[in-house]
Amino acid sequence: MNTARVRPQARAEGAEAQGWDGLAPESIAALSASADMVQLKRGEATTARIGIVLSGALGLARELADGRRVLTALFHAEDFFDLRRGSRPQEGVPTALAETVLLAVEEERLAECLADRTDLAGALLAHLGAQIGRLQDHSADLACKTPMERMASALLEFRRWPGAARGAEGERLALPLRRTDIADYIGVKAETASRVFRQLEEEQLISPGRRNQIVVNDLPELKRIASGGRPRRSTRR
Amino acid sequence: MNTARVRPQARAEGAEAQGWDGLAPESIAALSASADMVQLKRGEATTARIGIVLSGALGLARELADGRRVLTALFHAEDFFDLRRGSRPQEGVPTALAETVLLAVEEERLAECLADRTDLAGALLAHLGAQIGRLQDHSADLACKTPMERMASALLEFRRWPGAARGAEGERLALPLRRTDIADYIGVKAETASRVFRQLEEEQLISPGRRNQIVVNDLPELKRIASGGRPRRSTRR
DNA sequence: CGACTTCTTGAGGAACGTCAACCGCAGTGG
DNA sequence: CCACTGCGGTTGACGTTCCTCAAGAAGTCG
Repeated sequence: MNTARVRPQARAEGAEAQGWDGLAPESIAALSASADMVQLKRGEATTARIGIVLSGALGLARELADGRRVLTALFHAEDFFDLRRGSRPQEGVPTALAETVLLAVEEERLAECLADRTDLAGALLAHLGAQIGRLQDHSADLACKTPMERMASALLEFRRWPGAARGAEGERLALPLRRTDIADYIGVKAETASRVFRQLEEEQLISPGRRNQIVVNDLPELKRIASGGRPRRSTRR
Repeated sequence: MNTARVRPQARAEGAEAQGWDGLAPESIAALSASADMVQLKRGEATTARIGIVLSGALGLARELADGRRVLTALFHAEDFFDLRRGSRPQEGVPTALAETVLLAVEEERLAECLADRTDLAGALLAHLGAQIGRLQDHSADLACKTPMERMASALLEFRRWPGAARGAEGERLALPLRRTDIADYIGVKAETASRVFRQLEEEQLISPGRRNQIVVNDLPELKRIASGGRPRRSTRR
């Protein structure tokens, strides 16, 4: 693992953009002051259990005994993650899904900051709450939706990632992810994901952008699909 | 909704048993002092967004446009829940799955307590962290496991619920849940859940207890199944 | 250009959802 | 006491879907 001690300056404005509102700049500084910056190439895992993703994408990967792979969570730039769990049998391995930079926060340091600054606790609680919300949405997707519906739902989630831009043709999503990763995240095989993409393109709901990009053409219909609103011919799922 | 202002005394010891360690008794008292006690019958929803379940079981229910039902989370006695989300499109409805009693905590009150008492923030963070862990486990189950594996995993989760007792025949789980609810939670149809139960019983891994109880006979094998360790004949999932 | 990975397309079959019928049980009313 | 009703759960038959396997296409890097 490459580590370099740095003082990240780009945090403040990015942090305020999403989920870090109401947090005093000093608190952000306090938290990130003694953090290690870690650079990861795709596929590399990190031992950091607490941190903030600065760029790229981090996935919590699990592998079952027979090789089935799952991504139980995706973290994008500006996301805070805390993987400390109370004696979970098996927790995921934080793995870079692209070139990724993150700030690894030390556990003791976080505890200190929390004791010192009450606004930080509130912000972290809010952030974890949002994460729980995403996980619940995701569980709902996985529990009973068709691959198409799951994909629509995932695309809607990706709209919240930084780098999404509204353009003339629609909304351009920047996805530092392989299609395999998307498939592992929504719980289908890569082949199925590919077929779903093709179908969405045939229906003009999305169109392929350049590398690692997807253009959303028909947002309302995508939302309708994601919420199960489209009459399904399907009997399964 | 029935509400009655009470001073719950049974909290302290129960709270310390699971996930509330390290929390000063005064903090618990402070949090629950001005809480409303709510009693719910099965099927009733509550408007409370923050609270602690005292007895029974609470499920976060969602319904898709065409009637598919999901339970995205289950809360048992001693669980703290916080359903405030940052502008989620659709969040679940907290619904009682049995006769349920809960403490509804007011939002402002929680904020006050957090500002006053730093240990509370830490405890809540830990609790939310544990909840995230459960949700991730659950996502992994839903993403790629067979109904049998999901059921095994769910049973292992239910072992952590209060009321589970080790006996001569095995481990007796107390489940204030209908089978339909279990099915909705693990993302299969009730019929499939029924078939899985039968198969587990035929293999002597579990045996039917009395009403709302399940006896686990072969824990190691159940764990093996849950982690995908059993050679599957299945091609799907 | 070749070696490699990622993605796509096709064919085939098992699994799980759908639908329907049935059982046991609890509550209700006569 | 019995008939009726409704709910939760079980069992069976059937069909669609999505996984598996395999091969090819497309993109990436040397």
